[in-house]
Amino acid sequence: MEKELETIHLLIVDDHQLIRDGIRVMLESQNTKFIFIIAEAENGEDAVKKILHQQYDIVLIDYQLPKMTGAETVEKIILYRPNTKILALSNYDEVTYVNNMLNAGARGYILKNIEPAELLMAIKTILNNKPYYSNEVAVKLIENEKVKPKPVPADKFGLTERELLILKMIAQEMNNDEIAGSLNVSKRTIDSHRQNLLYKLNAKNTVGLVKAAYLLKLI
Amino acid sequence: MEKELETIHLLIVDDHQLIRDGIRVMLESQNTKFIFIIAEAENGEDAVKKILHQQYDIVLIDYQLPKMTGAETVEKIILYRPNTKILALSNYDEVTYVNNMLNAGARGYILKNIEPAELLMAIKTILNNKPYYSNEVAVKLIENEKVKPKPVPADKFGLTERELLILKMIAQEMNNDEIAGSLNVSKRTIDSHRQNLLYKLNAKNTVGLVKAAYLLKLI
DNA sequence: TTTTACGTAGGTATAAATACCTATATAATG
DNA sequence: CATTATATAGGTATTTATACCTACGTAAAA
Repeated sequence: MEKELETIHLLIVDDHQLIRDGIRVMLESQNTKFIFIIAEAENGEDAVKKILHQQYDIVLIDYQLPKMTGAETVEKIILYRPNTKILALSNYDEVTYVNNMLNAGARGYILKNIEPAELLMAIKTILNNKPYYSNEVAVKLIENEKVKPKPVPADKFGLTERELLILKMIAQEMNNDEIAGSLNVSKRTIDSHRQNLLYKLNAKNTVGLVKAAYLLKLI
Repeated sequence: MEKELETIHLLIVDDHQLIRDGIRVMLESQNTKFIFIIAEAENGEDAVKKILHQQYDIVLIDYQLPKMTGAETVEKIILYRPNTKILALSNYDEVTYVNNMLNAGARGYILKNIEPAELLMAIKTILNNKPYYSNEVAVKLIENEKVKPKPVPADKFGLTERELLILKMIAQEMNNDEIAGSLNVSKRTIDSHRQNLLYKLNAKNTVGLVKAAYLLKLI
């Protein structure tokens, strides 16, 4: 089975060089279909600066950071780049820490004693728009029962108006020709839009587009 | 690093030979400090009989069993052998299933799509007297999601088992080649099934199939 | 015992989608 | 003013899906 390599822009936010290196090594030690382009920040300000300059697919962020806390940083990141997927990591599975991060907008929470394979699984899950929690964290949350992570901001995944329209039409079982005819543009234009949709929605094929359409409540 | 080998008596309760074998292989494929002595039961009565004759360290048990359900079986096992650690496994992460099993006395709940390494981790965690949940299960419990009507009333739309399976695989963004490979049949067979699905579901194309999959709660 | 349903699979087409490019006009924004 | 985002569209190639066919072994049903 051949691999289709996928490039993932990842930002590690942690004040310890050791941890940043450790994560880097973990990700590079795994044989995956991902190519990670890894950037680092050692505090919240630095992280925010970086995300203002570039879009990252996923941000791994520690809870304990000097000055600005992890949760505050997460809030800013979400503010500027609402589609950024954020995975919190910490040494501690205190429910308040976890809640702060989740309420700020993190999509998952893992502990630093994580195995490389599980880290990768967590990243994959988050990229796939599903929450991921280390088992210890999950158990605490379940036993605490009260928490609700923020719903995935179905903020359109950064789709433009045009793309949303075309996605809707695709979801109506129209093919590119029909959509092009209906919009009085070239079939190739629709083709381009479809490419962009596949990319933006992380979809493998039309099936993925339809599923995204459901998420976006277009159906 | 030398290992101190530890012998674990494990009972697998599942009505499918395939699953029992699969778990066996998973556990034997892992290089661990455990020696698993594995027994099998294919239904609840059988399982209860076995635990009456012998103490097991851990029992892996399916939710769906013929006659006595998994939850009922768990209750009996706990009744006779209160110290037995029980790990529920199922294809479904329906909250009611999970709750039934946990209320009956299971210490953890995993899905059958689990990776070998994770299965081992789950067993280790349970043996260590801590709960373990597959991420999907944990997420559902945390979000306290409402119960979904479970597996298909297979008769809907007159689809056969095979067709349902293939529809489900299509809905997972697999193409015909991948499905064929996974089922060890010809791509043309999947092609035929796809034709029949389009016809039976009154679908115009793949998009229609995905929408039908939603209706049938396959997604 | 005939008939039907099911799963299997091949033949031969065409249509559609996907991948990876380039390019351009326009509007919005820094 | 320079840059970026958006919508447009063409080129070329490959991969998938779709449309109609036929056919056969097996198991269930009538």
